Amino acid sequence: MAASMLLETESSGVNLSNALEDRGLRRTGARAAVTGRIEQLNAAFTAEQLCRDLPGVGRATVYRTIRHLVDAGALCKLPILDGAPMYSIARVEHHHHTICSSCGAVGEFRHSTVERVMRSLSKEIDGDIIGHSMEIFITCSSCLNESSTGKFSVHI
Amino acid sequence: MAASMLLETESSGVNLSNALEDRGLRRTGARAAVTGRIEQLNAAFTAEQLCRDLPGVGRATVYRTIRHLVDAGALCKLPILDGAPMYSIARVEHHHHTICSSCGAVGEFRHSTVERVMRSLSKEIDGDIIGHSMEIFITCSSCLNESSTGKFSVHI
DNA sequence: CGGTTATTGATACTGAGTATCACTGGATTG
DNA sequence: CAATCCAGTGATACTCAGTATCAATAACCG
Repeated sequence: MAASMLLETESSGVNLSNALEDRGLRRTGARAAVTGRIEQLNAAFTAEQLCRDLPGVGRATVYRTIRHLVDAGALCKLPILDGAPMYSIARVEHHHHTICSSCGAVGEFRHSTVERVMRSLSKEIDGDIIGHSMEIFITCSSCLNESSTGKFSVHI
Repeated sequence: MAASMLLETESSGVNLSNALEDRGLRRTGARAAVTGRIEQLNAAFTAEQLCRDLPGVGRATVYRTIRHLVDAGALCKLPILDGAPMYSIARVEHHHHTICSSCGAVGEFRHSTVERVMRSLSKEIDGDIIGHSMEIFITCSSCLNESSTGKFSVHI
């Protein structure tokens, strides 16, 4: 796949509006507002949170734009067990997430060992592996200093 | 495939009613109906599916009983990205899941390498790891024979 | 500029899950 | 074996997340 040529790893290189345009979608004010707000945020967010931040944009449009961005691969949808899913900008091709259960901050990481584990598992599993999801729930360093209760449930 | 790794789905050792009693909850007809149905099913299920299977039991009671079983550690709640979470009986302490994206069959597995990866990651991550979730989406061997469309989304 | 046509957003809807609360039936005690 | 008490039940009504509808609007293209 030649996508590696297009891979942007710097946050300055992320352009959600272009991701939409590349899918043949029009450049509209509402979409600019949504993508602009997402790029402005430096953390994962929920759809409802975006709706609150952008009272001028209709709920339906916010949800539709998020869906387009996920379909385009520009956003990751994170499965939060209890509550609405969160979204974060996908800055690298394939990665996993750390989610702070206290403040909700989301980080991305790649780890070659994870991919190696997948390959070794593929021999042992009765069927074809078509994908995997992996989230690591943490208490981030800044939350370690404050005592606070976790907002997100942890799948142990 | 190594039979030692994929865990046998033996229903003999699992007793959901006891799990509830151990938490100080009463043995009631409704709970017996719910746990009985879950043990009868040999696959993961959703709450609504149980409600449909048990029209004699109130929706609220089905949801409450599932919550108790999850709290007791007797059921795992699986984060299905699109749609309602699925539940499966937890037969071993800590494990991960394979979910067939075609038929929804859920398998459990343990893999020591996964735990080792976690330990090595803990050095690189800025914070305390308090848990992790990992699901492997597969097309199971029986679905490989039939051509069918996936029911569940895959987090790539 | 003007005509398509995609897009928008108010509204109403669905579906999952929960709070409420009068009633029921398991356990416990005498 | 009652009597009693209170955990448990379930009908109802609610919240919350997300989607379908559709008339009005605004991008894009010539």
